[in-house]
Amino acid sequence: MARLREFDYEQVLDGALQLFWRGGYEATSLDGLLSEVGLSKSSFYGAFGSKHDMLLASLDRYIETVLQANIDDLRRGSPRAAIIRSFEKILGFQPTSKTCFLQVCAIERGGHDQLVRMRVRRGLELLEEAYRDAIVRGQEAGQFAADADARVLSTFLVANLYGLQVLGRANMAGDARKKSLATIMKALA
Amino acid sequence: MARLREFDYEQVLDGALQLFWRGGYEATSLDGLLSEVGLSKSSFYGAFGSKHDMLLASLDRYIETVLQANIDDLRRGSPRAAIIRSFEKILGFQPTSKTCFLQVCAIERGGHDQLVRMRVRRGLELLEEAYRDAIVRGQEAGQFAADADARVLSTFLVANLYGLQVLGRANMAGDARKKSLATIMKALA
DNA sequence: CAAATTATGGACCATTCGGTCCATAATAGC
DNA sequence: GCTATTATGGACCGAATGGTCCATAATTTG
Repeated sequence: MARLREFDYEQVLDGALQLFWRGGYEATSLDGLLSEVGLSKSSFYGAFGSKHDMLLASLDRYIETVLQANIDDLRRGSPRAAIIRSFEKILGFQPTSKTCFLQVCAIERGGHDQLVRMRVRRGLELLEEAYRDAIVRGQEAGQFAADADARVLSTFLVANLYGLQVLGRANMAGDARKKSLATIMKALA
Repeated sequence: MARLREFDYEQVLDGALQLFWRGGYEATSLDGLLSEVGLSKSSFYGAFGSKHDMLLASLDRYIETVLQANIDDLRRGSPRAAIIRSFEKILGFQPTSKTCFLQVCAIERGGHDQLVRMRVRRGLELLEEAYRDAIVRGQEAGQFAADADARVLSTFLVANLYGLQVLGRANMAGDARKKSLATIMKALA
């Protein structure tokens, strides 16, 4: 019934996500974004609505791809090993590396952008639930203290995960940062 | 030998800090900032150099006032009580409240702005040292495990402090967040 | 093939961006 | 009071901002 779009919607969305992720929302110009992904303004506004709409779509996309992959990985193998694996991934990041996109959005826009805040919270909750599952399974397997509140421990893990990313972003205390994983795991047992 | 400036340098700097703190660097326009603090462009460029220079000055100012006050408070009273106090301050924050300015700068600019990253790291190190002092004093007083590496524990505390701020920014898990303080303190003992 | 519908390229828009410049005002030392 | 020096207000700048509009191209349905 009409002309077909010539670009791949998800491919463009992934490109936008990368740019917002690296540079943040405000610092990423629409013109720059469009030339990067090779899209005209008409096509962009026709398909995505606005820059802010695209941020929200990028955030959703991040949750259902990148974050979901991390969540899936938390279900693989021994709960204890999976948790350690998830932290080692973060700890191996280079100084100026990207932090989780949820964190970028939470800090840049969480204070005044309710639509962003709702999505960030949903993403964090999904991650927290995945950690909680891992902890419960670990408790059942005798890896962690069975009398502890799994909800509190999973929130504790998420907080540590994001806190370590902040320290990493500032290139701070690389050695102590890596050693803190032992402290974190000890708190579970 | 020349005309005197009519504005208070530190007062303007504090005003700029508040705006960068709330809104971030990119989203804070220079014109808006100047009208907010009531300063002309000439005076601004004469005294501060550029928007970016003012960000750096704001960051320095933050460290030597706000952060330093937090550090000073860590030295008051029982080490254990002081640490708990510092976390309760963060945990009492409202959903959309400000997070530490160091974190705002680390996330928005830490990835590509070396001058900012250096300052953020210095601030985080000062805070980490203050926690380390508190832990050492607590160890000497028998409040914490004496055989633990104070450096690792203090880094662990800083990570938790910033991680909890991220969760707070997203208005996530208020109850579990507050309960996690017990888990954190347990890791010290 | 015709009509209806959607996609595309790019010109165009007002506004805002950070920053410069200059004429004028105010102050200190002589 | 004169001179040197700095501060101030505001006009001005080119570039960039997010967003709109329209003529044209491509496609499906009838």
